[in-house]
Amino acid sequence: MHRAGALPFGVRHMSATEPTSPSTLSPRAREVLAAARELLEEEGPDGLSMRRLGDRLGISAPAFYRHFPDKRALENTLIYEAFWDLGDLLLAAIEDSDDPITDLAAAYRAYALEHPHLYDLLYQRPLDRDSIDPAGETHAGEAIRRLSGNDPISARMIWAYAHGMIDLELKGRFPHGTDVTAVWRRGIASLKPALGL
Amino acid sequence: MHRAGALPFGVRHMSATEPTSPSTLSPRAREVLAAARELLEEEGPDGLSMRRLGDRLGISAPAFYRHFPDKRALENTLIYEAFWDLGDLLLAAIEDSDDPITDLAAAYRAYALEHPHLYDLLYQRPLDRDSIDPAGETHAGEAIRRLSGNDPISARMIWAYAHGMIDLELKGRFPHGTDVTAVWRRGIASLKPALGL
DNA sequence: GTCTATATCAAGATAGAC
DNA sequence: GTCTATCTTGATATAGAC
Repeated sequence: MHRAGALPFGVRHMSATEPTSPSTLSPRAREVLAAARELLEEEGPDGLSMRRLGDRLGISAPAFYRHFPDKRALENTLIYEAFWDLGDLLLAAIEDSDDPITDLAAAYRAYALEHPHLYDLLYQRPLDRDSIDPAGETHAGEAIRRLSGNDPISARMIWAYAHGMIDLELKGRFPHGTDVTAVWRRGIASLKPALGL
Repeated sequence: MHRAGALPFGVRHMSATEPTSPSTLSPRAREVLAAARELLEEEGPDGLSMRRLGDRLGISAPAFYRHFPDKRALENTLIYEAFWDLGDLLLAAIEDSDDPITDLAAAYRAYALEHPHLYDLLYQRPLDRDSIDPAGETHAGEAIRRLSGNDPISARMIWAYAHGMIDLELKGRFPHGTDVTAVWRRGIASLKPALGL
């Protein structure tokens, strides 16, 4: 299998002025990637097959391999970019906020509910850390690190709560009629003091 | 660890005096189930195929279908029994405890770390609630309901935190060197007051 | 960059004999 | 309760022509 160094296909963000558009992908590869993301978001992880991807693009399945070495490279690129997008949203949420932890939590939940299958992709398997640029993950965690004053214990505590809430909600684990927002509120209120907020 | 009641095909357990040992499975089906659980725990969800299950039992793959109607029924039985076992452990953990919420958290984490693939099975997909007796889930939640004084908001808050911690740990998401126990401690300490503890 | 044809593999599940 | 033989489906991926 072809490996483009430490990065999935050399995907790396190069510019400080355009952090959300990192790419060394060819234009055609970007189209393939966009179609893959649509397919994933519409049909879930099982819908993301080479055949279906080809169908969506109007090409045959094998043509995919001219653009990515294999399926994993495609998924890794999706993961990297999703982390980056999420990081942008979370940073925007806390900027100039009067209640940054609440707004952070709301933004996190909103992203997950809008992109449930993409969120799943981020967490369903161990990260392929040999092939995914860690900058995506790092960027995703930036907002919570800032709020926690760089205290890693508290940052991970709030991350775990948020992730647990999302996972239970996305997987339909809360009983019908649960006021999920109320659970969020109480959890955030309880965890806030540990962040010094 | 006890042998929990099976509920493979919509049959409910009837006895209030022996809730943890009801079974309508034939002895042979129980052997199949035990082998399936071993296989799952040793090799993960992808290892649980009919062929491999047959190999482990020394029978052919199709022979399985004399004992369960299909793979999903087998998985549902595994899920039901895992919930039941977990519920037993959690109830035992809080009984006569001086610090029940801490002991509950420790027991939950211990179960997940000892049976990571089984834990995954419990949460990786939407529950097939049409085919799984809800008694298992209910039993699993009994301890936390007691601790929270039947306040569902607080119970779900603590559940989400615990699940999030487990999921991040099992999936290797915490950076190398993270003191996971310290994160647990701080989270539990922060959430405790909301439970009135 | 895309095609057709194909290799390879493995999955869940059924039929019917014993 | 188990067997052999088989069906059906669908996955990732490669070869080689255009």
